[in-house]
Amino acid sequence: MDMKNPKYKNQGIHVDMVVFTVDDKKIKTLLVQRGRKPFVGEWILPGGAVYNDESVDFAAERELEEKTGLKDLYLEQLHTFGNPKRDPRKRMVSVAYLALVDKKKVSILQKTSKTLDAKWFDIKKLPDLAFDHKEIVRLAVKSLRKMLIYSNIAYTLLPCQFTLPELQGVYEIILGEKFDRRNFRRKFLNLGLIEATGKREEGMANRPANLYRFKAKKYKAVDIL
Amino acid sequence: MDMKNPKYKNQGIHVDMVVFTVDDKKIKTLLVQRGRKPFVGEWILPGGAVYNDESVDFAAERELEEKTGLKDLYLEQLHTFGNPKRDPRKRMVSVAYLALVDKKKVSILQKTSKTLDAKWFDIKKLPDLAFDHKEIVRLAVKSLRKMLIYSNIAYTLLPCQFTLPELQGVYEIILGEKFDRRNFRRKFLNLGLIEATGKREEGMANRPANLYRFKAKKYKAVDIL
DNA sequence: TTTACTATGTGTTTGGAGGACGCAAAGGCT
DNA sequence: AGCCTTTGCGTCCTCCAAACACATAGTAAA
Repeated sequence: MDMKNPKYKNQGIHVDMVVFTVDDKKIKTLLVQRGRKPFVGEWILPGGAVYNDESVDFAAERELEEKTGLKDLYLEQLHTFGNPKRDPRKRMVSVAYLALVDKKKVSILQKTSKTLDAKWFDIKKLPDLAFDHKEIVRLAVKSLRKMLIYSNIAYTLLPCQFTLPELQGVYEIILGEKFDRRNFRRKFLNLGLIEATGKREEGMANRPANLYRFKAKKYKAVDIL
Repeated sequence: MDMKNPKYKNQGIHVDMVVFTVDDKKIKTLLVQRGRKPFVGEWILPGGAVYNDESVDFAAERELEEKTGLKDLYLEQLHTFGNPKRDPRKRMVSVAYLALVDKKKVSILQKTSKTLDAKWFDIKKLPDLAFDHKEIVRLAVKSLRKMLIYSNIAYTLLPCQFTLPELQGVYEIILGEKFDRRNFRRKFLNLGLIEATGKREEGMANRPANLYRFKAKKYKAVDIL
């Protein structure tokens, strides 16, 4: 391969992260306000350029922490966006990642020199996004719905201990449909993914719900519905 | 972004295609024999560098036709491989694609100046592959199995008209398990994905099977099993 | 303390889909 | 005409999931 060939020259690799959480009965995603040209002040997905000495996966973790302060969260490659015009500066391919966090980490947001601001947005009320980031978010939402149905990744969106109604809420909010409490409970318990902790909720106005935890906090392909 | 920064300089974007077909009761994939350094003479996946003025998806189509002569086949992005050491020459990220063809196109293989040879291999008897291409094939097989279960992509692996035993064969070969003829038939017909053509097989030694076709030759998410 | 209210936890019924399997039909071959 | 092979069709039976009624555990108000 001729590395000086202008057909290939000056290509760049980028990562962009779509971070989702479920909070306040909404799916929310994390956006940062861009601090440099082009598109200064516009909202974009957190992300950045991949260094030559790191893997793309690692770059995703690093950039996410640098731009938002979030670390140690579930991260999975989503899709690579390769339209030649997607970045006005140069030929830039973006590897998009889907990240999931439970809402207790929502408050850990850190402004950096590279971004003007970072904020959670209801995905139904997104502002205009620069580049092709709106398209990336759309695909991420699709993927999130599939993952919820075909795996146990709900564990990433809930605290260590949670109630069955909370779990059901996550499913209802993301999939946008209601389920029967009793059938949902039976189905999920039969799947064997979660177990009772023996403890119960405290300080509730009504009957306290039992607390459960996921047996394994690791991705597992399972048909939920 | 500083385009001269050595952290980002000299990055390259590549596409690699895993082409599958089902033939002779085996899953086969197409490999080409490399014509240049490094790894001259070794078997690799068909692929090549992405040009600056084309989308990554388009590059996949173009490279596949250039390297093998195959065109107009089902092509889907699989995963992006971004280990910094995966190519000894430079920082090269590879976007891997999964391609599917029906066996009638197996014979259309074209040697080019860029490759010494092109050949179909039983995936259970692959030679050593250069780069990280073995890993790519492994992931592609996994993905193929999932796709077969959760969508109608079987249509890409069969001719326009096919028999139910042929269809069942595709499933059995790829998934590696036997199904009951009568249950498979009932399930697939109930799915409504295929319809009878009214014609039958000809020149068979036994009872000729009815010919079917897929109603829509377009990807559709459906739970098959 | 008694009652009302609300959300959680448990049981029952019922219908449909899928797995196991028997048998008939349509060819070619001897 | 019989035999063999493969395809096509129907039945039984079990299990799972949707639909629904009722009991339980807490707070809040009378």
